[in-house]
This record gives sequence, structure tokens and C-alpha cells, in this order.
Amino acid sequence: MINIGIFGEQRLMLYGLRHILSEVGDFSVEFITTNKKKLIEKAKNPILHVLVITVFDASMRNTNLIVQLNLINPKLKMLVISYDNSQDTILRIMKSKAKGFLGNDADAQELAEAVYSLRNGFDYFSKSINQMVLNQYISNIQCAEQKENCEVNSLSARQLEILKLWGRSYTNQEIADELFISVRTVESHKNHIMQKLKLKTTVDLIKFSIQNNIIEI
Amino acid sequence: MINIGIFGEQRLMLYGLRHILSEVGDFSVEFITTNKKKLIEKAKNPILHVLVITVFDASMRNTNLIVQLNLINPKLKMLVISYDNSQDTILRIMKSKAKGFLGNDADAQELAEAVYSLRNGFDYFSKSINQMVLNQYISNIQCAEQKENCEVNSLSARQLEILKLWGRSYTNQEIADELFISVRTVESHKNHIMQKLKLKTTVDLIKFSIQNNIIEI
DNA sequence: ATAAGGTATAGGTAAAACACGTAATTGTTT
DNA sequence: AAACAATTACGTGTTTTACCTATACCTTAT
Repeated sequence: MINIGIFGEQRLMLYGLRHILSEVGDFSVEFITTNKKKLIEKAKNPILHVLVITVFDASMRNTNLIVQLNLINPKLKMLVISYDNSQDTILRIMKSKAKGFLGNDADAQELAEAVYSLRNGFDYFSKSINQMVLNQYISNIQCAEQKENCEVNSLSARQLEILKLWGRSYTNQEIADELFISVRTVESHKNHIMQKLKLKTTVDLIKFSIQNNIIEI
Repeated sequence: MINIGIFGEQRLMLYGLRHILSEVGDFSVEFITTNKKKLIEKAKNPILHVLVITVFDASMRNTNLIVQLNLINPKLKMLVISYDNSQDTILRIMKSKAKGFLGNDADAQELAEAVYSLRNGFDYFSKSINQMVLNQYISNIQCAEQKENCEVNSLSARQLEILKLWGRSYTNQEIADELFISVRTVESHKNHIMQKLKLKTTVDLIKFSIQNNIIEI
């Protein structure tokens, strides 16, 4: 008997998954919830084996939740079912320490297989996910093992200062003038910030900054 | 007995809905499919009463499908279940001649109610949705009274589409590829958006988009 | 004490994004 | 018929990023 929790924003999806799980294997669905706070409470329960998380895509909101859950209960195996199964999404989900991923084309049988795999300590990826993505994932894991914390606290005072000004819609030139440094230095700082946080686009950086109260919306 | 078809891109969701429907009412699920061509074939069947369509959001791809289905079989009532229940999405789905809309917080009971309503010739919208739409009208009125400043609605469908993709960290090139247009056109759209909203920086545009539920954090 | 590592500074180069024009086409509204 | 908005796209110049290298400074670990 495998104890399962189900989380997601779409209630009907959760009900559906509960039905499917009750049919395809020896599973006990302990809870289903659309509420993050409740989820975080329930995720602490050590009897829980697998947490099924349904998401839209790999937005920060979703990946952060997975990271957070992993910190709270590292033994809990997370299986992510995403509506969007683009490469980028898959990689970001896996980076956030989920143990399994199912895309749009997964069926009930694959869901069961995935749950069993996770319970037995193996990762599980949808068959449709190609090898290239898997390879990238592996290299990302190795990378993540080397350098652990990619958090707000890892940013220096100066880096935060630049981020804050930029978040107030300052241009690089204006930031440079404000801080009496070269525009190139401002650029360098931003580059370093992006590297540190492992972000790729401006949009991601702004989202990160908002979420971490560095800039105000 | 109400004859139902189910369509959507996520197989597990479809299985789940079939389970739920078989439990909550006197429904006969005639087919489920993730394939648009098959859907269009099956939608012609006059015995079909209600078509349940699960979508991600109100992208052109989705709204066009609904419009198309309505042309093929105007008697078929379409119930849309959307993952994204932002105001924009709801309004767009409503415009595309779907007869019902369920958001994330709908449960099995509401699904059944919606199907019965549609079968009986009534429209059905999630209770929470009504409130949201109402709120939007209120904010529109306030907006009109104050300024022309909160012009979310002034953005065209295409402009919103570009904004949403960009908000998911797509590069201009990726947006262009996705929509089969030139990178220069994407730039033009962004320029027009900035002009319309009277914004000056990328940062401002992202903040605006987050505040107006155009992009997710 | 010397090496290693992070930080702040800044430049080179190429690519991407942006600002500000112009403009053809299409559809809608008046 | 004329006016207007939306979609498409290009020209041109500026700004910002991406990805490097590099130096000076400071702390920490060996």
C-alpha cells in the first residue's frame, strides 16, 4: 500500500486523479488539496510516500513550491504532472528536485508505473520525453550538487542595490550615475546575479525579485 | 441520459473527468479524445448533447476550436474547463460561444450541475467566475471614471498573446516561431503595447502584466 | 603565509532587445 | 467613402545581454 497526497489548482483534476489511482493500483490517497498551506502541513506527515503535484507549467510559483516541499520533507517523492511538457518546463521541474514527471500524453497505466517507481526509489519520466532532455537533466543534477544555494541571501549588498534600482525601472545608465560606477560594471553585476540565481531571462529575474521582496510591484 | 464527449490535451484529465461523470449523474460518455481531427468528426454526431472541453487558457488555438465546433454543430453545447481562470480568459471563452465555463475551483457537483444546465438550454458559469466578472465590470467602471490608465482591455487578443508568451520567458525569436510571424513583428507588437499602456521599461510592463493576471509569477 | 574564492570594478565582442519611424493590408466603424 | 485600429514587417540607431577576460581587494582555509 502506497500513501499518496494530491495537490493542484484544478479541483476536478484532483478528483479525477483520485479516481484513477483508486483503480489502477494498491494506493491509499491520504488527501487531496488545492491549498498550499494545507499542503505544506500535510506534506510533513512521514507516512506519506508520494506526492502527486499537478501544474500548469514551470513558473517560479510552481518550482518554488517543489523546492520548499523538498526542504520540509526530503523523503517525500514528488511526481509532477504538467500541462505544458516543453523541454524547458521539464528541465525546470526536474531541477526543483521532483523525482518524476508526466506530460500530457501519460495515461492511467503510466501514472501507476510512475508512482511505483518513485516509491521504490527510482526516478520516473514520461516515455515521451526524449533522451536529450534526460541528458541535460543529469548534467543539471551534477551542477546542482556542486553549488547548493541559489537563494536571495547569496546575493551581496551591492548586487541587491543594483537589483532594487533596476526594479524601480532605472536604466543601466541611471543606475551607473546613481552609484558612480560604469555602465559596464552595472552590466557585470547583473550578469553575476543571473549566474548566481541560475536565471536566464529578464522576466525571470523580475519575478524572482518580486517574490523575494527585493522589488515592489 | 445525457450524451457527453470529452476533449483536452491532457489524457489523465480526460480519464479523470470520465470517472467523475460516471459517478455524479446519469451521463453516457460517448468518447474522449486528445485529437482535434477526431474531435471534429465526433462532434458532428447529432446524438451528442454536451461537449466538455478542457483547455489551458484562451489562446487563439483554443477559442478558434470552439468557434469552429460551433459552426460545425451549433446544437452542441460546449462546457469549457480552463486551468487559467483569469478575467481575460473567461471573457474570451465566453465570446467564443461556449455555453458554460468552469474554473479551477469547480468540483464534481458543479460539473454535474453545469452539464445538466447546458442540456436544459441554460448557460452555466462557475459561481466564483460570476463574482470575478462582476469585479471586472466594477473595475472597468471605476477605470472609465478615473482615467484611461488601467487599459488591460484595450489590448488586442494578439497583443495579449504576445505578452503572455513573453511573460513565460519566451525570447522574441521563440514567440515569432510559436506564432509563425517575424521577430520584427513581435517587436512591433511590443512597441504598440508599450505605447498603448504608456509604459517605458520592460520592468514596468512585467509588473503591469502580473498585476493584471496576464502573466503568472 | 600562501592559495583559493568571492566581490567590485570594467572592457571586448557579438547577439538580442528596444525605441521610434514608416508602411501595406485588412477589417470595422462611422 | 473616410477614419480608425490591428496585424504584419522593415530601417536605423541605441541599449541591454551573453559570455568572456582581467585587475584589485578582502576574507577564509590549508
